[in-house]
Amino acid sequence: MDWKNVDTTHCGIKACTDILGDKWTLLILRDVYFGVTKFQDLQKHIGASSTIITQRLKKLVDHGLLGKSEYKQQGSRIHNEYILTEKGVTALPLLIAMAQFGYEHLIENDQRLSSFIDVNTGESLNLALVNNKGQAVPREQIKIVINAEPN
Amino acid sequence: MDWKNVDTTHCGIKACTDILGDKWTLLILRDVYFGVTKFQDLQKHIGASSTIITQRLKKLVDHGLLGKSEYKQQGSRIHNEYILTEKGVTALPLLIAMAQFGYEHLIENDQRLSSFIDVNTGESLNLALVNNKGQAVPREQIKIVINAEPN
DNA sequence: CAGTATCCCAAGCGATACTG
DNA sequence: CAGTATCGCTTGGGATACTG
Repeated sequence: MDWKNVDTTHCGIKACTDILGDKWTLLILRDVYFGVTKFQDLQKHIGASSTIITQRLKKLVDHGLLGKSEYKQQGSRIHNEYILTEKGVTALPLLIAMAQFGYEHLIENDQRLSSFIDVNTGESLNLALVNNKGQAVPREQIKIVINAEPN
Repeated sequence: MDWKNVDTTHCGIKACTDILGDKWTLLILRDVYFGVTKFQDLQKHIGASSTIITQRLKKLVDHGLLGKSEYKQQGSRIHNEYILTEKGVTALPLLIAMAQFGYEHLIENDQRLSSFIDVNTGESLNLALVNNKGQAVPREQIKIVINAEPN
């Protein structure tokens, strides 16, 4: 089946771009993953207007990737923070893929600001496609299959 | 080190969003991966105006993810097609991550339009973080490390 | 076919000010 | 602090027409 004839209304990649195919959304997600959880911190660190941060946070909460939680330090008043939901956590491979591509091809000096390591061994990890035994399959052995019927 | 104090000028994820953090660019990349290579086909299939397709193709070519190639069928005239470069191929995990997240969480019926399989065994593959032996590491064993100095 | 050029409306976004 | 409201510029992007 030819992909160009496939109706992509229910394409997972397209659905993903509709929610996450946006610079600001991706940067917020990155920051929350890396431990930045408060509105003000996000705004300062990302460097966008409060309008943008508000909109994108709302979108992420609406789609269930982030949850909003109020917490109160003793003596001070209520603060809000944004935390990853279960669903949000499953988007981690996307961030890792971006990091990997970015540092490999887009950043000249290879000083990586962040990395992903195995807590047991301390070695750094890479993204790969694995079979159901958890073993990586080499790229030349991977095939894309179009399952859809023509529309 | 606290991520919110890190200067993200040279962040790989940010660099990636600057090039690929855009709905149209991502959809073009998807289509080229899936075998759609001609301008007209891309435009029809993605459903954007020719202006957009032109701009985004140019961006992808400028950044070296796609190459432009002219080919000539006998008897007909010259056609153009866009093909993945080596660099473009390395962005595949990003597409796969999007597909995986999209089908898992965003598409209701789980009829996947595309999948990634091992050509030898025929089994379908999943994204994972692997150690240098190519073995997947369970998520709870993965840690994000911030390497940067404060700015 | 593979775009480019123009027109024009809509959306994105920053700046600033304001609110509970 | 955590936003919302408003303003106004700038960009995005569809429609249409045109070119080699």
